[in-house]
Amino acid sequence: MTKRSSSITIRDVAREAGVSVATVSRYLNQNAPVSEKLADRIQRVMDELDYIPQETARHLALRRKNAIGLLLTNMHNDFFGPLLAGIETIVRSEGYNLLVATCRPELQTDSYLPLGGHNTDGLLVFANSLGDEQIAQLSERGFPLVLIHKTPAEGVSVPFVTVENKAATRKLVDHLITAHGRRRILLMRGPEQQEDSYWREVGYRAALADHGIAFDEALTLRGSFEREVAYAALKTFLVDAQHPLFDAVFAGDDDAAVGVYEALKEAGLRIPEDVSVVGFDDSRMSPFLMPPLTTVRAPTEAVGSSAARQLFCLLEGETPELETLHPTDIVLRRSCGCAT
Amino acid sequence: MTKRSSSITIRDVAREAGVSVATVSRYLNQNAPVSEKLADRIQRVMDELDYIPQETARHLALRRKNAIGLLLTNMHNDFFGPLLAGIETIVRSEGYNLLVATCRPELQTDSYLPLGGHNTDGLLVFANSLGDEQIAQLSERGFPLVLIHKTPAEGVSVPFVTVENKAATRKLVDHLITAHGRRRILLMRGPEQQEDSYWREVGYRAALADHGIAFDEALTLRGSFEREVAYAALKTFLVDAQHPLFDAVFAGDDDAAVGVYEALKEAGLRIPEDVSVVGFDDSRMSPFLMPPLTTVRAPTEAVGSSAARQLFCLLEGETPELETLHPTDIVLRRSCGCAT
DNA sequence: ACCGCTTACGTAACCGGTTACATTATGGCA
DNA sequence: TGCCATAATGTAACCGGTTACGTAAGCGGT
Repeated sequence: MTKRSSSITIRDVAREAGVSVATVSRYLNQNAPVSEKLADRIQRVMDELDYIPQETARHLALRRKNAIGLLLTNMHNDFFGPLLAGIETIVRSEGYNLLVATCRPELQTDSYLPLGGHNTDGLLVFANSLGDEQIAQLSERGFPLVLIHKTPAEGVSVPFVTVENKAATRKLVDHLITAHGRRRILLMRGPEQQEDSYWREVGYRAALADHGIAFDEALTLRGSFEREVAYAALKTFLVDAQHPLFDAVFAGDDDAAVGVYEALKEAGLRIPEDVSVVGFDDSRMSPFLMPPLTTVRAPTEAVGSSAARQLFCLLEGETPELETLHPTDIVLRRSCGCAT
Repeated sequence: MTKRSSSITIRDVAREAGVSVATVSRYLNQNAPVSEKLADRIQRVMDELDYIPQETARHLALRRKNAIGLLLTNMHNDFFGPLLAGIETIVRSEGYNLLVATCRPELQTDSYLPLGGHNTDGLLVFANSLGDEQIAQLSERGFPLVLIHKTPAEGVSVPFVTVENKAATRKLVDHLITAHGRRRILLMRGPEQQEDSYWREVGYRAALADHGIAFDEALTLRGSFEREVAYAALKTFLVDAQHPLFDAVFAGDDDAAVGVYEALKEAGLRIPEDVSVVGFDDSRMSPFLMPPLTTVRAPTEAVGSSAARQLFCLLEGETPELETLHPTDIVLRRSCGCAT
């Protein structure tokens, strides 16, 4: 009772039970037969001593950490809740631990990674939390990796799971044009060099092209998929007297859309009467925003869980899906101009 | 290059550099002087061999895991984003890893904990992710623990950090009564046995008492701080023809408030004209809901970071604050009836 | 009675680091 | 010149598990 549990080892148990450490270990792992008589005795002694196997020792002996890591770019987006939930479910069901860290390669000088082979058996890498070179390096060393919302660079073969960006965005922008007669649609870009950003822009441009509308760089802002950034960007855009007029905003994602809402409201512009606003993700709150946000439904929790599943395929030597693309579709609410 | 990095040990480095493992270790940890000549040689060899120290071996030798754990009840609430962000910042700055898991003692039979002394050096325990007995047990063993949004049971001395619940709730409900003339205020309770639930109810009752309004059990629902649960509860409440009329809802938290919004709208009830709605937390989206949600501002990210800080106090042998109570205050928006 | 095979268990090496202690080299001082 | 304090390095035990290998007992078949 008063004994520090940390000091009780498998040898203590073995001694008290009058057996060898091997037998105790075998009993613990159930990986070799142990007679019932000894099993009982061992169990009794373990209870008595409050024995808890030290995982670290186990890890060292087995050369695995029983943990997988999740690298995120930040945590200030409601997008990450569902993602984490999806991942955690799978990870737990496999009996693994989940390490979480944020990381932005462009912000740090040294090559130190918070998560990697030194503390995990495999990594889930979200978007740009790692650079292409870092991914290639890990992959070359045979370290199990799966990418989330990012495709690997040319030549590196790493499973990835993401969502369909382009078609849905195109459809959404097309809706703005076709259904609501919008023609000057502001593009709120996502983070630089980010893949979702890229494909959403491609979809946006395609929709414009479909209707013979010229792409206008002046109608372009950097929203970074972050509410505050989007807010600030649009705010400065609006104070600039020279700015071209616009009648709609594709916000990049739902979080940025909220920043857009904020800036528009402060400028006295009504949504959707004066300007339509649309997002991407269909985060939990978007149906309840004022007005309800027209957006693209992305199955974020499913993305998380299938990414985790692919990683476990790798860990268990099965061959994973190299590419998992979750479908998306637009959901029309009031912010684009549709009736409730 | 083609060598598996996993097979390179400190002994390899030592041999190649013509020094002892002790010297390499000392150079790595900078905890004892190493001559410049050898240091250079060691560094060169490490670069050449792509040597990465195996953390698990280190953990075993040092008898610490260099990781802290966070136990959550679930991840489907926007509340957890800021909480995690606050924690992660501190954890990273201390050079530790962060393990995250969900856990509900009432839902599981065995006493197995996903996080504990076997894989972490200390634990952040959110609300009811652990039962009182489990907390007491861990605490007795001297395992570093800090509670979040929960106070320890009588007699167990564990640091905790939470927010002021009662006074703010009382003030908010008082506002409904005084400023908006509401008298039949529905109470959407939080999770059973949960402390925030309890104190918010106490605040609610106190406000009623202040105005001589009798507490009415019939005006009471279980919302569990979850949107879906709150929605379902209110939904069935509303179809029941016998139900007493009400003119306001204290939703328990912002997430539940959204569920309340949903159910009310479907019932054709206008917010705030027909019924006022108020929440708790001031989550990121609440200013942007339709209508903007009157609520209580709780510094969730600060709660996370100060909890983590207390835990590191424990780990480093300093004496932590036993009790950290973050102040809260009401923020008035339109859902209660106030003008924008 | 003897052989071979299976089953239950013990011994000791091993995983890859840290570190107490021993050892050697160096410099200051009487 | 001899002696001691000090600094730099090496040796080997240790952290707490797992497991290859060896051994003894039990059992069936001829």
